[in-house]
Amino acid sequence: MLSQRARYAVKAMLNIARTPESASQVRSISDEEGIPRRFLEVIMVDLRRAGLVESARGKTGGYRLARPASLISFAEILRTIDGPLALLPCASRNFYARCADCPDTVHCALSLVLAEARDRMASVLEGTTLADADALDRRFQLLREVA
Amino acid sequence: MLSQRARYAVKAMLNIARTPESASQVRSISDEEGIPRRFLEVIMVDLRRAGLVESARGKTGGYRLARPASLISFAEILRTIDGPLALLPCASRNFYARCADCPDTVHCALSLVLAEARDRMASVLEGTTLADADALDRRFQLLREVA
DNA sequence: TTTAATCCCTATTAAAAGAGTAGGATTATG
DNA sequence: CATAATCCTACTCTTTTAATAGGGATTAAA
Repeated sequence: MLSQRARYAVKAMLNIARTPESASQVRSISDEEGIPRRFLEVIMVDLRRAGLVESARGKTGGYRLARPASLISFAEILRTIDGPLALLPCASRNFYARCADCPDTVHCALSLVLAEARDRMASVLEGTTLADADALDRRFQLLREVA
Repeated sequence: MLSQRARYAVKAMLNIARTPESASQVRSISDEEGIPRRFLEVIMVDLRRAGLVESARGKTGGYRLARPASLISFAEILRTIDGPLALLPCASRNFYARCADCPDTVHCALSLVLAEARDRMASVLEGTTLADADALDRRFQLLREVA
């Protein structure tokens, strides 16, 4: 399960992606998405340190995506906030660590199964970007307006 | 990430699957797998209540698989101990719950992406049984003996 | 140059989850 | 009846998570 932080992070990133022309401010993001302002500030710092957003201070400051929305995947956001996607460290690619007890990490059925599961899941999350999600949400929005 | 409980549960189930002819006792499982005995007892009760193992009390008691190992999937074990495989309740099939904030659960890009990720991962975990893992581990065992 | 609005940094708190323990009740066998 | 197993409830300890608090640094605009 994702942490609340990760859910907030994704929502914030989607919010920012929606207005690429201007910087998005924490205050407005937190209002629009229903995220505690102070909490979101802390999360945004993590996203900035991870190189996913850029910040500007001062009166007209705020956050922008560090790259086009089509180059920021869900996987990257989730990994930044919650760490590995895999179900065990020994099945992780970006945060690999061998199990303390398991002497032979390569010849372990559990590790193999979980690695395969991770790869399948990761391929979806790596392959879907903020731009994809934004496009989808806009389409849903249209449908709602028609109905 | 899996909880320690879930990792222990899988290891215990694999241990039991290895000797289908006799009942496995908590004491021996905990010794062989390096799991705290008292802790494992609690875990086994959960597995029994979920219908994955059957127990016998008394002097020659112990645990057996409730079904053939080829009919017990990793998914079932993990779900029993850690709950949903999905990254959010709104993307879960067995523990579905709509998000409190998200008014329109069907037309939500995040939900769709996570559901797809869940399905891919779940198909691996549903499709792999204790028998599969056991067979694989036995093969690894042979390789080690040759070397 | 003042002001106000932003991001930024470090602590702190409160609640929940996770890991493991303890004691004793129940049940079956010999 | 003695023994050895599962079972049940409750408890402790630690870590993580969620959120808040106070103030400092920065910058654009009035």
